[in-house]
Amino acid sequence: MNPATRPTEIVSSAHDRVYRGLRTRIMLGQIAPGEALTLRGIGKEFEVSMTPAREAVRRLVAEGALSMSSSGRVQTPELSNERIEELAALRSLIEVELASRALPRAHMALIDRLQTINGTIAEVVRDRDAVGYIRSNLEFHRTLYLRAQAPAMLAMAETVWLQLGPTMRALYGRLRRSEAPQFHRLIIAALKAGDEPGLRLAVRSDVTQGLKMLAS
Amino acid sequence: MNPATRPTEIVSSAHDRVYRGLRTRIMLGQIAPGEALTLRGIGKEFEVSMTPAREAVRRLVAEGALSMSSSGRVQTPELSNERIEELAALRSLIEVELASRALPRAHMALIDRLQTINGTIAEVVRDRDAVGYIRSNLEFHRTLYLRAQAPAMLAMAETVWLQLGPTMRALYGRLRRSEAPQFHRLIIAALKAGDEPGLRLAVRSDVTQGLKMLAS
DNA sequence: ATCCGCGTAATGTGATCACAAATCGGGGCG
DNA sequence: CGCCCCGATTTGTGATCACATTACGCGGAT
Repeated sequence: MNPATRPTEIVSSAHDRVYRGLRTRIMLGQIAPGEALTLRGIGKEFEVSMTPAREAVRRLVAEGALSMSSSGRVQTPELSNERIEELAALRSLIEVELASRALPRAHMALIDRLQTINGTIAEVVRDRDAVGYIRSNLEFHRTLYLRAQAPAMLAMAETVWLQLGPTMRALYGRLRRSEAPQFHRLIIAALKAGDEPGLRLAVRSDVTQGLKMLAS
Repeated sequence: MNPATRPTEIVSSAHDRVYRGLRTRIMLGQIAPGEALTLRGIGKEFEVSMTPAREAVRRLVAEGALSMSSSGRVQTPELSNERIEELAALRSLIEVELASRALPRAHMALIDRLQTINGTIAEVVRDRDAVGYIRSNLEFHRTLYLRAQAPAMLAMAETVWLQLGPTMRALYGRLRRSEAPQFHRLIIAALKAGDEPGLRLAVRSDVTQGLKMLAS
């Protein structure tokens, strides 16, 4: 609390801890759409003052992960159907490109890793663990896209995930599925075969699939 | 994230004035790549304390418009060639989609407006006014994309412009051109004809054209 | 019972301060 | 003459505070 009393640990700055904490919580859908947050509440939870809390919140607002009313009140955004469609289209555009760039760099170790993650997904789906599902699903995509060696594109994709986080939870909550995602298997098959058109189609399908039914 | 999505703000708060001031300056390339900024300096310039200056800077860092060293020092980023290529690819992906969505909504008034802006571009090019060129060029694109009715996509595109701002200036400074951009005329022609493939190609060419020679 | 006001509590904003770390300068040593 | 070290200054960070504004709940009037 008091800077003088805090031990001199090698620790990332306060606002960064707050930022990362809130970010993963939002991206994993652990905050419901429309839920309100207060600076003092955040500061209390992370044991910091208002200043780092405000900076973390401002950053998340800039990234579209939180929305801010004209009075400065902050909450997770409730997305309109039009906005969801836009974000899904953006995911499709960017992630298809990322997958395409990752394809020539994909080797067996990567495919093995993807299959392992897919196994984890099957487990959490069986357990009806929505947060675990979102986490594993994002890990699957991120693992693939990291091979593209395109940090700016990956950052853009993650920003889109962030904006979709709260509604994603709502989606997978109502989704009655019991099997591992079929499109992930198609992605892996296309990677193995070096089939770029097939990969692009599989990624686009995987990205679009779930979000379509949210617009109903 | 961008002014279009921000709710109606009656009075601009201090940090917002600082943010917008720095943002347009960066996007127009009025700050050289690698130029350093200090919080106290910014605060003094905008006649505010460090607090709003810090918030504005943090927001711009989150958007990739500024880079921050581990010690917290802030400066405009010096982009590597790989990153420039990535950002150009992102511009191409997003803006082609925006243009495509704007096409069915484009009517004569819009085309007239675009032609007027193109005339302005011809003027500033004749005067060797780099900042004026960037401003008019962005206005051309934004005017077209606003018709797409896709605020999330437009925000993404503007974020990419922001990241390219400082290097854009360097590019157009060394570019020895004296005529209005040819691809803008192709865009307008495709809009008039309702030719979607032609429009997509023209936008992609316009976006890629300039940035390619920066990677030399 | 419902709706409207009003007062209190809560919240965001911005300024200021203390502190630690980094940066830059000059002076001394090799 | 060049390099390194050390001190002063600059700079970012985070806490605290005062203030304006907003949201909320309680009470009364219709």
